[in-house]
Amino acid sequence: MADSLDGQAFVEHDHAHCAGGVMARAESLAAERGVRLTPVRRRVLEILLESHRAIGAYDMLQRLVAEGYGHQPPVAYRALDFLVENGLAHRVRRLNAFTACMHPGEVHAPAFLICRGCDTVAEAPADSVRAALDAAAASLGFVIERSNIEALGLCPACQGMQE
Amino acid sequence: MADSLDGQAFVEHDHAHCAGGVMARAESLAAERGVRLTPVRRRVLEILLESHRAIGAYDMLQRLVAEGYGHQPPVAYRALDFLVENGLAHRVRRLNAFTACMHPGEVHAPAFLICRGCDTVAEAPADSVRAALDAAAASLGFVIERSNIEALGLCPACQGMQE
DNA sequence: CCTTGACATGTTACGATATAACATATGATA
DNA sequence: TATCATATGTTATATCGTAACATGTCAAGG
Repeated sequence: MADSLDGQAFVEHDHAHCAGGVMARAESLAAERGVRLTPVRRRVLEILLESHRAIGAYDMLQRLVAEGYGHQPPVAYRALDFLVENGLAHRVRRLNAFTACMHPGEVHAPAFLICRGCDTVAEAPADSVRAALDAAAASLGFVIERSNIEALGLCPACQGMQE
Repeated sequence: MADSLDGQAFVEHDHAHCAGGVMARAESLAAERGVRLTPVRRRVLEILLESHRAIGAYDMLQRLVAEGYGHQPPVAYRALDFLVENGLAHRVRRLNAFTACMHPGEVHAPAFLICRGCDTVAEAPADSVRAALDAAAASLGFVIERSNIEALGLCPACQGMQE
């Protein structure tokens, strides 16, 4: 059922509701775990949730500077790293950028679909992908601890635009 | 059958033979396609083939400098990019580094297994992984053009060493 | 033969991404 | 309220990557 929301990024939706729901779950998750969602951290997550895109650390830093936070790269990296470590954001390596996790608290193996037309990043239902990857690794005796699965291509809307 | 060589990186093998075979295939592929495997490019591929590891562009540059090639980053990046574009090497994004392709000329969807113990990188048989990813993308109407599938973990040998 | 054009190599210069190390502040708890 | 862990802020630097232009090489056509 959570998967019914996957790929929502590519579809018109009530984004305020979408982002708000994730934010609420993030808040309660942080509370449960006893980690602190401080103002910068919360704000960084909010900024990530403004769009279904990935944002680079330096772009994020600019936003933070404009809002009165510190001016140096660690300000952004620390907040982003915190979110990643706590499962509230993901790092998209292909883009050297970060995106909000759309399933905080749920066990999930994210696969990112990156549209080169509109830069939207969707978190696809990838349990089957991860299972296949685990199986391939297991056949070689390799044990996976972390994985990243990313794909670049065109989302439904951008395919229509032939670009 | 090609897959019988996958994961070879994690197993004792006649590496000179392994690397030599790939090099030979790379040479004939380049000839077939009419692209030039110039001295730097060949040398870069040889260096990648020395080990089943990924090498950063700046490390590669150091090697090239020591052998009398140019001293500037583009020297390394250009050769590496050439190899990647021609399917003779892969970029491992998690490591910001490059590794030789073990299947030049074959259609294959590489998945990289990166051992955090010994830094070995193996190219796993990942057609099933890619198929699952394609299916997941298709269910959202997304068309994949390029993908990267990478996993970090422990190879069989390093699991034994509990590290 | 020599010119020309495509490709390859080399350089300078810079841009973009990321982290180490240390100083200061804040907040929960003993 | 002293203390300790955590968080924020800073300086400084490391690492990764590319734009732009000058020079060299080589094969094909005049």
